[in-house]
Amino acid sequence: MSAKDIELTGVKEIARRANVSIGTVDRVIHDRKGVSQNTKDKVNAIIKELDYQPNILARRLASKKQVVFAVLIPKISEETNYWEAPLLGIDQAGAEISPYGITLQKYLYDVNDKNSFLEQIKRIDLSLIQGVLLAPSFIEESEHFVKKLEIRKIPYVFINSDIQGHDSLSYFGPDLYQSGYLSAHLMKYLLKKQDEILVVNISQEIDNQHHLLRKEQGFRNYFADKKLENTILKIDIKQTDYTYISNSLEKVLKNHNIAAIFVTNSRVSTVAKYLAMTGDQRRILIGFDYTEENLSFLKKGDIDFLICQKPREQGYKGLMALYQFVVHSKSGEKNNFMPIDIITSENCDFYLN
Amino acid sequence: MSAKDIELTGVKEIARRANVSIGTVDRVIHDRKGVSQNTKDKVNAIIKELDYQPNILARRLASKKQVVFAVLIPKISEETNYWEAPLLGIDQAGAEISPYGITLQKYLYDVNDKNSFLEQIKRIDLSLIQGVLLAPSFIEESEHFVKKLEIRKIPYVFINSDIQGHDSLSYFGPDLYQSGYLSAHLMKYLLKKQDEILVVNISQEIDNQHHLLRKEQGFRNYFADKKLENTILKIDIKQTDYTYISNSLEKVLKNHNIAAIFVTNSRVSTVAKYLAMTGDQRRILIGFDYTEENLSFLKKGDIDFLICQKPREQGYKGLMALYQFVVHSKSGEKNNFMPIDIITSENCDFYLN
DNA sequence: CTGAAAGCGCTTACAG
DNA sequence: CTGAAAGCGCTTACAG
Repeated sequence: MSAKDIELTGVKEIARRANVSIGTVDRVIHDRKGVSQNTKDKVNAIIKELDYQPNILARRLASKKQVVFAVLIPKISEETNYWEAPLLGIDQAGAEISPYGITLQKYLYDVNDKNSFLEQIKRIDLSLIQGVLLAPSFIEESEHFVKKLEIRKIPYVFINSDIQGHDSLSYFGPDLYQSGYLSAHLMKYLLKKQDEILVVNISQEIDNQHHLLRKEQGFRNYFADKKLENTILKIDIKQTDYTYISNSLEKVLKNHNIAAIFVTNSRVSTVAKYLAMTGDQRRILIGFDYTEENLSFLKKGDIDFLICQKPREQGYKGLMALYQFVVHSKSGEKNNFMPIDIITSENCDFYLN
Repeated sequence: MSAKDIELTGVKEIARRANVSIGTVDRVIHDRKGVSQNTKDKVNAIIKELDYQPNILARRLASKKQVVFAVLIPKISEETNYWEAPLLGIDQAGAEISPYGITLQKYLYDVNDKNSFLEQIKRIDLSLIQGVLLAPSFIEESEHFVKKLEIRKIPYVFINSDIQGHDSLSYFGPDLYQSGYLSAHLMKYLLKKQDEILVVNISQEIDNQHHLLRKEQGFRNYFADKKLENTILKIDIKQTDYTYISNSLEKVLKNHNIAAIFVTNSRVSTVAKYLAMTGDQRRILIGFDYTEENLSFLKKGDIDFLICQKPREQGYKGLMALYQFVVHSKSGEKNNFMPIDIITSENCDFYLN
């Protein structure tokens, strides 16, 4: 065996076998133009034969290429720190992939203000961006935006809520229907046959109603599927200040004998507050999200169960999916529904969202 | 500004500023001998001033060093596929860090056979190993083994269960007491004041009893803490075949009016099978672990709740902790308790363990 | 105790 | 259409 026969690694070995330079091998690997079909075939055959896997470390080291992702999600509001968690996940993923030349640009909008959403979109310079991670809180406006992305062939990933019928790379978020269904399942354990139930939707934004209605639907369908005969009442509360909410609650609770309450979003803390203040502890209360406010009521026993959907993980996995696709051309599942976690006063300290 | 003043990056810039060669900089960074205190101080000062962060990609590319970790966990048995999950997590972590030169050696033992544990330990050549990830199922034997590791200064991480009083790098696994406590909390919702409860421990191995007793203790203490007055009965079943178990169950259930059953491990499926066969569906049943068997009973409604502790994540995070410590000298928390997940027939399909 | 050189497996101009 | 060379930020012998 002469020295020439020694097995090299990677592009060098491919080049040696194909009798071309490593520059040419590189061109073939990246499908760059300027290679004759003949040598292209030859090189590709060898790549296949060797089952060549590029060394990603060397690739990154040698390449000066930078990749920029835009992140478009709500900012943390005074009302709720919910969006802290997705951001945490995004930053974590960002730190992990930054050695590979990925930079993040964050555009945080006010979830209660459609205009701030539009303003943030305006600030994004699409010519500098290789991918977008977004929470499409405002449906129409989001649709308009992603159409522009599609024209420029910029891939994007939805988190937290989905918009159907678009060419998103993927979705990471809850299966809303099923989380309502689960809530009903939990509630069933705690009810007697004749107990009355109250469903409470609290939201200023009509846009978000889709969200809530889907959960309500799941909740109701459970009772229908299981042929349970409990009466289900419902109120929609379209103001989010405490006075308004407590007045609304007072009215229903006075006139009905409600044994359990299901709040379709994180505002469950307001309902808990009302019940706590009126000394009303008999009622079962189930709601959503691992926010500070909710946690304190959970621990005091005013909230029985919280349903959570791994907000941190939505951000983390969403960004990772974008990275995998843009940098490694790998695409995973389109729909990625988060686990539906049940949080109680006894396991909440162990929850890592 | 002359050409000499141009800012370089990394070791080159440090070398330039310190007026030494990059070889010397490398020696200082890795604290290798053969550098005068004087230049060492000079270089270190500059490293600090620049807040130098080594490029880990370049480091790995240049270094031929290989790191080997031994993994010592139970193999999947016919009785339960529980250990499939931790192994999955370990393999996932292994794949992620293999570009950085990490290799795994797996040593799988039979959890029902102490000798197979000892045999696997014998197969490990400690002189070739830079770290160990282990599930210390057999306490005494594990203690003996980790003492040997400590003498050789080989770091190790426990998963699934912990042994106190040793110098492990960290532990990833359940807080057993708290998971029993949570089970009681769930059960409380489903009980009436006068209902009787049955605790069932099923296990051949005395060694595992610590495990189970800790959960039982948490379970009992919940009822004590909350001053609940339900009677709690208990049986220890020391054979794991179905006939034996069903006979044992039959005896208690016949003589008592049991409303709810708490099984302290994954054998809950056997109890479910018995209840299903006898057409006994009124009783609440809570147990542990996301195994195939358990899942099928959960979906059919024979099991009400399963408590799970992210077995995949235990393996994943345990190996990652070892990697962070050995390769990057970073150590995290010593005790890492997994989330205590509540699985029902409605959220089980979304569970990612 | 210190330095100069080669090399890890790629990419990137540049030259032809 | 193709090749030869330089370089990414490190580590590793080797020489002195």
